[in-house]
Amino acid sequence: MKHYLTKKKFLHLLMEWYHANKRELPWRGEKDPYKIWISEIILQQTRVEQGIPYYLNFLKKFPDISSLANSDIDNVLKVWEGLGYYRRALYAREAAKQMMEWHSGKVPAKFVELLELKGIGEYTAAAVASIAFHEPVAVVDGNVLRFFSRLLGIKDDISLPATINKIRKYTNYFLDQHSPGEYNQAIMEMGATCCTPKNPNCNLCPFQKYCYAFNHQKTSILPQKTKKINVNKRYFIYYIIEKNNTYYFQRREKEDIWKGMYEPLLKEFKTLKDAKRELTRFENHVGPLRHVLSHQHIYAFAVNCNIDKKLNQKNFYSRKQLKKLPMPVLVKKLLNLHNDKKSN
DNA sequence: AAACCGGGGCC
DNA sequence: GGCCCAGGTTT
Repeated sequence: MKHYLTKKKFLHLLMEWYHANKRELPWRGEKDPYKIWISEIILQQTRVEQGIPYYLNFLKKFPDISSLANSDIDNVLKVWEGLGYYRRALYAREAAKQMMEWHSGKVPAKFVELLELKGIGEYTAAAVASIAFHEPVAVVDGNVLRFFSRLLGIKDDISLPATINKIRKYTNYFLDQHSPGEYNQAIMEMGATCCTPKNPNCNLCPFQKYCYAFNHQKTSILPQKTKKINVNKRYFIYYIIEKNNTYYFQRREKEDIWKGMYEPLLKEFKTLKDAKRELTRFENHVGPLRHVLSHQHIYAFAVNCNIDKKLNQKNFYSRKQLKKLPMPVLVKKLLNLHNDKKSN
């Protein structure tokens, strides 16, 4: 091999690049394991720029483990509102309780202990153990998979566990035993800002001459990912029920999207035709509002409704109370449309 | 192993 | 419209 990359050379190139190019982020240099843990939960499947304001706000509302462990579920979800993957917030609250019970109110220091906690998998356990407690374990996230698959020319499907384990071995080989947290953050920063999914900045990359993908013009086809998602279409009609200046809202309890979030009375239809037939029963409506999720396209309508149906009285909320309820982004958008129409 | 869980940014 | 994001849990 013409350009052989020793571990020493690899670490020198990586850390020199990192110290010159890293972004200043709120959790950089953070020592508090709680804050480091929260940052990692928020950043799961979430872009750093999108997560930052949520990180700051979450810590303002829940500054330590006990405040989160003793929190009201609605309040936690409210802070998470708009970020998506709402289970993360519920799991974090559960994990805080587990820390109170099992670890005397502290974030456990070991990878294997962290792994036992709700919402903490291989990635987050390694991130917290290495960044907060300097345990020498390498993280494997989307950035790490992309960086190594290109650098080393790994053509296996990166969504397969076998491929993830393969790349884990490589990144663990290169891991800086003395500053594993810095090493992990440096690789992720490479993937996020230099070795990007599309149009990577190879001209600025310190590994260019060692990189398989660059040297074989394969940056656009690596990493390989064969899995494709299929999108479901769903049709929602929300019934806006008002009574004495209060509004009927209910909590989503089923195993479905937005569990724990609040919404008006909902009926779901299998086809657009069925939904439109239902709409003919009402004088007017708003929608369809098309809402795109990763695996679902939702077409939502809202109608005014005065029904005699026996509805639980405690599910009627004043406008002031509504502001405290966590709601899906779609519901908030639809309510805005509905209110705009009424005021015209 | 595959399905499910959100919303936003980029191309 | 498709892809990806400092992934994890459930089936």
